[in-house]
Amino acid sequence: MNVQEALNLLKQKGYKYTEKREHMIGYFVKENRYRTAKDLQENMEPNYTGISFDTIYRNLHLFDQLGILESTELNGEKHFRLKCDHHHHHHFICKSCGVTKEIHHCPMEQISQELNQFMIEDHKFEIYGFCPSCQ
Amino acid sequence: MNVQEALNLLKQKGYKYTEKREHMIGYFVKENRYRTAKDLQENMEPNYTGISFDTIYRNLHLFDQLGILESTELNGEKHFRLKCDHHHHHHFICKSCGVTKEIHHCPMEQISQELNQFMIEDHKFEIYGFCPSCQ
DNA sequence: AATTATATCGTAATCATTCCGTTTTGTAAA
DNA sequence: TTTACAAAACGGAATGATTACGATATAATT
Repeated sequence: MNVQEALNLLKQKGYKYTEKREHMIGYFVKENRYRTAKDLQENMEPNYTGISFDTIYRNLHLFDQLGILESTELNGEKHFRLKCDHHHHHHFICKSCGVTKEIHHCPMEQISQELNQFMIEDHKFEIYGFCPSCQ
Repeated sequence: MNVQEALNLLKQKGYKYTEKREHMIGYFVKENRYRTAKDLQENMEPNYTGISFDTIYRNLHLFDQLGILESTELNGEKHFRLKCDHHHHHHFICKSCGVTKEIHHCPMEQISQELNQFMIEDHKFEIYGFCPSCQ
């Protein structure tokens, strides 16, 4: 997923193109790690003085819902990152800087038969710690 | 972990016995699923009119830290449950009622060598959905 | 250019959680 | 059993992330 693909997806779903949305997506493409609403707001502020948190959150949730971003909870705050669009995988996540490393092993393959009468909707497998540069 | 064991642990660590703490632990023993601070407060209120959220949260975090409870984030709210004290395992969690089912497979065994230069501190593997009675 | 629906602004409201000064209570020593 | 003291709880205010909302601005369409 790059900026152009994301903007096309927005257009195709009937959402409008705005500079702010382009900037937001560009931010996540450039960062390529988990970031908070506040991080994004601070990045936007110099170029878009007074940008509202309403705008930030509304678009974060829109992007999340459209599959442009994915989100997780880290240190009690919601974090977002660009959604990786190749095959299903999980993440190691640095608790300090939000950087991720892909984990190419999904535990779901081994457990399907254990949960016969349960309706499975989602799963999360994340490893937390510190990346080499944050240690 | 039952009420008596938890109270002994408190005493042994130098924390005081109080009726409220006994009631709180009793609540989690009885419920045996993920519940919020609010759930606990509503359960306590009839017996302990005006109980403060300060008391609720202070004790929840104390119990969490002592290993009497474990916690996870669910629908944007922190949830707590009595900590299972037998061997390490993960959970299926019902998004509606917080009931859990143990998953006896830990994905960490298969991935240690992938993360050589990363400092691993913790991991989470949870499956979300609906239990038979909530479907 | 006019129209219209969507996006954004600015600010207030909400909700979970934490903080803090004061009062109460459990525990251990006298 | 009192007394003393540290810990716990109270009550209510503060915080911080997130959401809501009426008014205004803007993108896309006619």
